[in-house]
Amino acid sequence: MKIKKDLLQTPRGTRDLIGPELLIWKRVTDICEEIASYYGFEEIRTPHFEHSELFSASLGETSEVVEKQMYSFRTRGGDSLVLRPEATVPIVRAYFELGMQSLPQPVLLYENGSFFRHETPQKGRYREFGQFDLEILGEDLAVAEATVIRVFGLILKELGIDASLELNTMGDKECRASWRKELTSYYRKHLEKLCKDCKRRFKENPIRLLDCKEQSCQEFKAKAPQMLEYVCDECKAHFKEVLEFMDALEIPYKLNPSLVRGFDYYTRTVFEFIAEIKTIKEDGTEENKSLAVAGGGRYDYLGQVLSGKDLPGAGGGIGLDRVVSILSEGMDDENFDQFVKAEKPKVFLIQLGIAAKRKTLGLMEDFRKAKIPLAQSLSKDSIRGQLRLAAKLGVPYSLIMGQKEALEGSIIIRDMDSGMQETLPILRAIERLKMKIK
RNA sequence: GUGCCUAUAGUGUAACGGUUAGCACUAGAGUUUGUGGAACUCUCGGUUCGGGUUCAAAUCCCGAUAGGCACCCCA
Repeated sequence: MKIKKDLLQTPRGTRDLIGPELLIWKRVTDICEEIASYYGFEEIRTPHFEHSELFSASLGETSEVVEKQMYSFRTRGGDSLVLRPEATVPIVRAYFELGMQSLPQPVLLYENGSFFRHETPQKGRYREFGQFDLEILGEDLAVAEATVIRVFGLILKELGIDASLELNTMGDKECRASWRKELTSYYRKHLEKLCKDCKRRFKENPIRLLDCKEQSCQEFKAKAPQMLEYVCDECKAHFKEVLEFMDALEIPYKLNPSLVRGFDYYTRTVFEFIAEIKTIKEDGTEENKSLAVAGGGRYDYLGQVLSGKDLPGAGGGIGLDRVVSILSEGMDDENFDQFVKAEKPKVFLIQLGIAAKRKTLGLMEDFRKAKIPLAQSLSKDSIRGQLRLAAKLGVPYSLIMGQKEALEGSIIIRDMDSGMQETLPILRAIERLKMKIK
């Protein structure tokens, strides 16, 4: 019979996580959570879907994510919902909904979960992607973004990922607007000579003009008015404070005047951690590619937009898919074992015949309580096959129970290296094993 | 959303348009059934899907799907 293959395939841009990749993933999120908790962040889990307007109001009506990338659907009752495309907005929503204004400020939260965007999948970019997100709510001082950056930096370091920090400031409402005006009038003069993408950007989101990688646009980009020249005194002082934190914490950074982020809610500080990745092209040559592994910034107007109340805050996210893919590519078996700290079974339980099988199935619980990691075969009958499996797993000891042992309540401990065996009553065998595998 | 490249058992691969799609690894069974790692034997398992060209298609063409890369965007 022919199996219908498309039934057996995950939807585009999604995948099953299993095996070594999942072990790395879990370890990564463990490290994230461990460090974040230590620095005072509390976990929150927001729903996977929210009201559509929540995002369209906050991310910017014209942002790519809102326009084209949200998974939206209607409920039977007629509500318009979307799968969450990012974490900051739901967390700010939760802040107000749960009345976190009454907690000691600022409120530090982290969220680890899946987010959804309808994009063309690429390496490290999926339609369901994992992100570890940090938010500091109710703090307008530079210490907020400094802390977020600090913790991301520590996490990346702990993971062994070499990433460089890029910083920029986008100003506040007023100074950003005046800069944007300058930028627009500057680019208007050269509009004819720009690439077609830039012509589109000019109309839709002029700030993005600074992102262009087209060769022919570089000279315009270089001479374009820079945010830093237009930023108001308050914003400048704020940014300076952020940089002073970086210096004090000895976090190296690079100012990147063309670093702008996609969502409307960002104000003042924006940051990205960029990892350099070696990729091997088809012709065999190596190429260095830079990939943003974490990013975020300050969002002082988001609270106002969502609730009409002021709520300064800063936050950001680590892209887990990217981090995991970087880690698994640069990891050999030894590094892997060390990294994931997986507990390998130490003992293989062999049973021969139905009486022994019944007995050993009951015994499993005694071994679990004695904290002896145990492996076994559910279906193999021959001692040959079971020993073969035990050898493949590399366990130091096997336990063998046959008809005879099942009858007399004993069990054989076999040392897999030496081949030495001894027969002991079951309880004593458990004690003996506990000693041996320590 | 756009462009380019790719698609053969679970994995890695082979097959001038012409036998029964070959090989390795993995998996399963076994090599006188209560003793493993080696070796050997056997077995399961494949041309992504749908059209077309042809006497003949894994191979050529078109479309769909999926993957990779770049752009766009972004974590």
